[in-house]
Amino acid sequence: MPASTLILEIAVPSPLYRSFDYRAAGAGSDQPPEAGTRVLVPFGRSKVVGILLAVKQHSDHPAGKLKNILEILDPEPVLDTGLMQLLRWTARYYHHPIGETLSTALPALLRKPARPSQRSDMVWTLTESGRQQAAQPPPGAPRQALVLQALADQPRGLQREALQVPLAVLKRLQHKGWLRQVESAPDPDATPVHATATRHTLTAQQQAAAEAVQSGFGRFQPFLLEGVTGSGKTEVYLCLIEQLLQSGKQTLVLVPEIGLTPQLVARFRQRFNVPLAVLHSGLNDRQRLQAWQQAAAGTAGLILGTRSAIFTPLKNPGLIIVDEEHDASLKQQDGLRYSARDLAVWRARQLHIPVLLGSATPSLESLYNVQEDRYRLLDLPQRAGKALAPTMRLLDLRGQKMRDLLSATLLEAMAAHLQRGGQVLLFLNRRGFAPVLLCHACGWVAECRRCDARMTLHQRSGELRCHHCGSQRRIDRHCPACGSSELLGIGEGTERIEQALQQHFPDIPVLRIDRDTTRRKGELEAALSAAGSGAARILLGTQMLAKGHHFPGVTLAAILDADQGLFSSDFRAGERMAQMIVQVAGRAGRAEKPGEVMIQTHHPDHPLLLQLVASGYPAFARAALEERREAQLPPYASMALLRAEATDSGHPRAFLEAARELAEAYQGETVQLWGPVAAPMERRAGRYRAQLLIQAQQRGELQRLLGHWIPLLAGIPQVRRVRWSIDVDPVDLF
DNA sequence: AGCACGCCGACT
DNA sequence: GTCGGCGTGCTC
Repeated sequence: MPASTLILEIAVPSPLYRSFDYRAAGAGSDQPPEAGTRVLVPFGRSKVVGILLAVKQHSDHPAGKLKNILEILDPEPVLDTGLMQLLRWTARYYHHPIGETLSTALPALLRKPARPSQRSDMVWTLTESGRQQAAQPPPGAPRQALVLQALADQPRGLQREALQVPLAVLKRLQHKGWLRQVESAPDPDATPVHATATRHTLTAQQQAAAEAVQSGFGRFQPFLLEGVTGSGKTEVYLCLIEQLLQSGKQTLVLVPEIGLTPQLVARFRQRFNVPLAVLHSGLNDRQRLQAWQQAAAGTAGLILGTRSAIFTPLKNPGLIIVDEEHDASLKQQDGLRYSARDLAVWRARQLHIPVLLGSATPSLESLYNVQEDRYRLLDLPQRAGKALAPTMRLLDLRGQKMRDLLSATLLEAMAAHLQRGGQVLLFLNRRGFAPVLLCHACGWVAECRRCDARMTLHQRSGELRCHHCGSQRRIDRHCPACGSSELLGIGEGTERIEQALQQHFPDIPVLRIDRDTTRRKGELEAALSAAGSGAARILLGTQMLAKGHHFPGVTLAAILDADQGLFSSDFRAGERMAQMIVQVAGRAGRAEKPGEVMIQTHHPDHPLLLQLVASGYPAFARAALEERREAQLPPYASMALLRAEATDSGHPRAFLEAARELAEAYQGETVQLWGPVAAPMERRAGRYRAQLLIQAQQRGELQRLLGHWIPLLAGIPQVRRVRWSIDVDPVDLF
């Protein structure tokens, strides 16, 4: 056989658990392409972009049925050897099709055959007359007004996608001469910023932590940096990054979704005199590709992004940092369900570099790895500077006369702190006005038509909204069941608390920060800056408020309702609850003002709360880990969850029953199957959901089962009637 | 997943 | 007589 008839093994973007062989068409005397190169191939009746996995001499597929490739799309592989290994491992471990795995790792522009052109994108900006119009927007055209306002403080312009209005609206404004379309200016994220790198002095503890990691440069070593809030973890990161930059090495920093704020980016940019590649959600495809290319070329010394950034190519890798490593958003919740934290450790091992996992409230998984001597613990037990640790106090709500989740004790404390010039932060993980709309006459409650869930009352917008599927409708004025007009909002959400606060403290500016008040671009930034500057005195919000932001003026933080989550059936609920409380508590007393933390509960005797308040998170976590060991739950066991959903209620169960039968054939002694059972909220967005849990004492045992089993699922007769997915190491069991 | 092929019902 | 329903099978 002549040497030119090489076989190319190609991963094709399809949900199939295998690759496809092609003939390398007259590649002439050229070298065959390398693995990781994109190739255009005919597939079925269409053409797709595949990734070359390997060059072979023989194919098991009948030679006559092999097709030729159409085109080699890259002169160099877009995925280097290391990334290819990482992704092949990822596909195997998470049991996801190789083609889709590779495809999710690539920037969107590289998934298409078109060579990305150098032309920049078009954005919309205001004309001079448009700028004048923005001051008094035209009445009766709310969307046009919105566009004018949004663009008023965006001199670089915005894309239509960012404005979130139909193209027609923009065309109308263009016709009026208020808007024009221009080429977007280069992204400032991509250009070096020259700032004076101020030398920061580290505390002795920060110094020790930094030195420990530094001494591990150049070889694989995972570190867990357990630093109480305010202990200055970021300062340690910055110090390490700086050293690596000086030796020409890159650092990859992964942060949770909500943690990647302009505040954080500004802090990094201010500190370093190098191009940053920031992979935030606001980037368009071209900017994303650009960041990827800068990382691959080594021109970006620092790559900062959320979980998908773990797949960024690195020319000169020096260190991977995973900040807030306990955060659930580091685990992808659809498609390829990978844990960016776990992949970071894998990739660091492969690259022979250290990986630093940081958190004030480490995951039990990471603490377990410390216990097993796999990770090295770096402790930052004290707050940096003169800041004092806040005192935590449980407020017993039982029998208290109160309205709107504000107990008398809390109101008094708030008044005292406000009087002394402090800011107050209130945390309630429930947005909207009230979680239930009830008919006082007959007991009817407003339910979602597509989910097994109640509608949340949003009073200000006059709507009922389902927080699970996003559907919304006008608030009923009369009960659809009995016609009564006595419809009551039962329970409290942030919107109601905001209203109550304005009544209790009429002269104090209250700022509510949740998904409803920060929906549009720039609103979160504005709110955070109002909170940080002290312009707002009472900060009220959901998780958004609790994660990662610095509010040095806050002296009192309160958790309005600690009861939800105490009695959940998810074995991780306690851990999450404790993390949430500690994160909120961390907002208080960061500067030199002593902080106070109040936790309102109807269960002041609950062991979780008692232990957390008495001994703090480290003691709580170690006790919780011991409980996991006794119950043989993760991290002392491995789990995977097979989910199925369909519009017909019987199909998911039938599919999972069949799947279970198949699994039983391969089931080792230590593998257990639980289910199938209906998901706790069985119907969501009109689809019925069920799940089957697989648990094993040994990771290898679980993997062996999955390896045999998953490929068989495609052969189950009901497979075409359901949508199914496998979740290895699930973080949300329900 | 797409996409075609392939046999059985209500319509121009 | 067709348009079209979704069952079945394939993709190098």
